[in-house]
Amino acid sequence: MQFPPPATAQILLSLLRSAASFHLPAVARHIHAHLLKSCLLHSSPFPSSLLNAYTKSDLQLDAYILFDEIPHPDIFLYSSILAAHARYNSLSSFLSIFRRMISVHFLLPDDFVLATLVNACARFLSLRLGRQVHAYVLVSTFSSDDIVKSSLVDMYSKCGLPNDARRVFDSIELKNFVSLTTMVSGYAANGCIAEALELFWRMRERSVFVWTALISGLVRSGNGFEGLNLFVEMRREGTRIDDAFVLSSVVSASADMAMLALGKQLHCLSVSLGYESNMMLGNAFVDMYAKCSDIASSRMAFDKILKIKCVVSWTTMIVGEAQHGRAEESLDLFARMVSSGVKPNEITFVGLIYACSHIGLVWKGRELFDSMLKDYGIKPSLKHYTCLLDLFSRSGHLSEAQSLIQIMPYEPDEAAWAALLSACNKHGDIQLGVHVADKLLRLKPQVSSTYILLSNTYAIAGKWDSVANARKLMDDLEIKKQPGYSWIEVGRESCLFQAGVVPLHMRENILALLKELMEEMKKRGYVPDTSSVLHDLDEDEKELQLFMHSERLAVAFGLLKSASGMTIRVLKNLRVCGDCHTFMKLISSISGREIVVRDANRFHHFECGRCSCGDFW
DNA sequence: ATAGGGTTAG
Repeated sequence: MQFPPPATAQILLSLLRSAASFHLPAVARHIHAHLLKSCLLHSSPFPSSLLNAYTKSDLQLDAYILFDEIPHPDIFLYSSILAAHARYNSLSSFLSIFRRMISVHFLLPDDFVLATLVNACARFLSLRLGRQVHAYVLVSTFSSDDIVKSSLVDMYSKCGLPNDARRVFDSIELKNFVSLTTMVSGYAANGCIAEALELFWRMRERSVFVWTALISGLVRSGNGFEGLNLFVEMRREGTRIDDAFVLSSVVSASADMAMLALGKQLHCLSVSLGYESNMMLGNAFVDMYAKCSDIASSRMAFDKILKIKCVVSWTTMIVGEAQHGRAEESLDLFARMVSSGVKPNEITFVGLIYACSHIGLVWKGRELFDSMLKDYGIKPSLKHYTCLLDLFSRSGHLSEAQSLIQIMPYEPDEAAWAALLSACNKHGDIQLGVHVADKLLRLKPQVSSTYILLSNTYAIAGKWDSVANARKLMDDLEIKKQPGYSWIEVGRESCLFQAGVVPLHMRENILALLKELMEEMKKRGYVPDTSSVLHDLDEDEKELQLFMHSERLAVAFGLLKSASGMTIRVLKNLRVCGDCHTFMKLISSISGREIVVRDANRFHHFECGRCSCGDFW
């Protein structure tokens, strides 16, 4: 074996390091050839540096092959290959390499391997294994290693245990930016806003990295509003944005809250900062426009992703089209995606079956479901079964739905039973409905919507005692009823509505308008279905109660506020019930306006008395 | 060679 002059070795290593950090596959391959020619490939630390360069340049396969070619991998090489498996592969493949390291090459994990091992537990959310590793760390010679400790902080945070994370964090001797960022991110992602902010503001310097950790954590834990405010704060501090990570998070927040005007501002900002063609950010904008019901802009943002559209880009667009009831477009996009060589993932199929469900394409949905495993090797999850169940249920194929729920290889969850139950309610199969309702009750759900659904079923069946019982049970279990809410954008103004609460300053106007609309509806022969929920109220009260649905309030508000002919957007409703659906159709036919309503996860465009969902209700 | 920030569903 020949040794290169030290200078040459240094140059080769720094080239490999650059290849890793700047993602340069060609450089990695070139140096690989050079090392092979000069018989240096097997001498440490070249193999591990090369392997690192390959994985960071998105050449996982080359990395795995390289590893297999080295007959006696040392602990350096093992920690590289383990990191690669943690990042890009499965927990089982990670563990099989780890076992080989111990039982074939008799290497014990060092601090590097332990940190990687904990990192793998965090990524695959394996708390059980994570605790075992923690125990091993405590009795090992690395029990006071700060890097291993910060990986443990991350592991406990990702597994939803911020208090355990804090305990490890407190034991860290020298807290640096990484460990502080990890803890801030952990608090934010678990919704511990006060704790996150306390740590965050105590930091001497705040890099864009820790800002991103905080903001994205808040957004992901459903605190988008706080996230956006902090983004403003960050801009005020003059923090330089030098990559697209923060922007993606705030765009995602504006998508979740359906804040179109804000989303557009962020789009302008992104362009001015030079991220117009950034794929990740492009995906976020496609999603934002779709969730704000501006499907045309969504499509434009999608077409702007010129380079390579990844699975996320295609999936986002497919789901966006599906949510707008444009199933043909979704299926068309899927065909284009497949022919451009991008492999769909499990989320893609959720979107596709969902698209079919929206317009009642039963056979196509079933075909897609079957092709998941057959053509793409994706095992259908409970979510996919629930989607298919939803498709059968909505389209009135009750017997197929019933047999599917019996033969599916998962224990049906609340969502699955709820899909079947709402179908029973809608299609009037009361006997089956009560049976399913009992099943649901036995699952002891903690969400109020199931109880509402349940009591509706009993109401349809006329079992008033059971209705009262369901309501009482809800009270006993102290399940808080999440109020239905909507908000509406009229011009620059947006207004939030909560079901049953009339905004005080508009009370008179809104109630008068609702009365007027009610008269108009009666003239046209529409009789609201009050039987299910409101059996013990008197007639007048019933009408008023029905109008208290937030969607209707929002529409009333919009009718009052907006100039005629303007589109009214009602966003973020929890559920559009069949009754509301009829109401919206009527309003759109009377007023000649377009009304866009978003329920839990899909849009309904009402225009001239028609709905984009093909009157599927 | 190891630890921290991102976009899609529910």
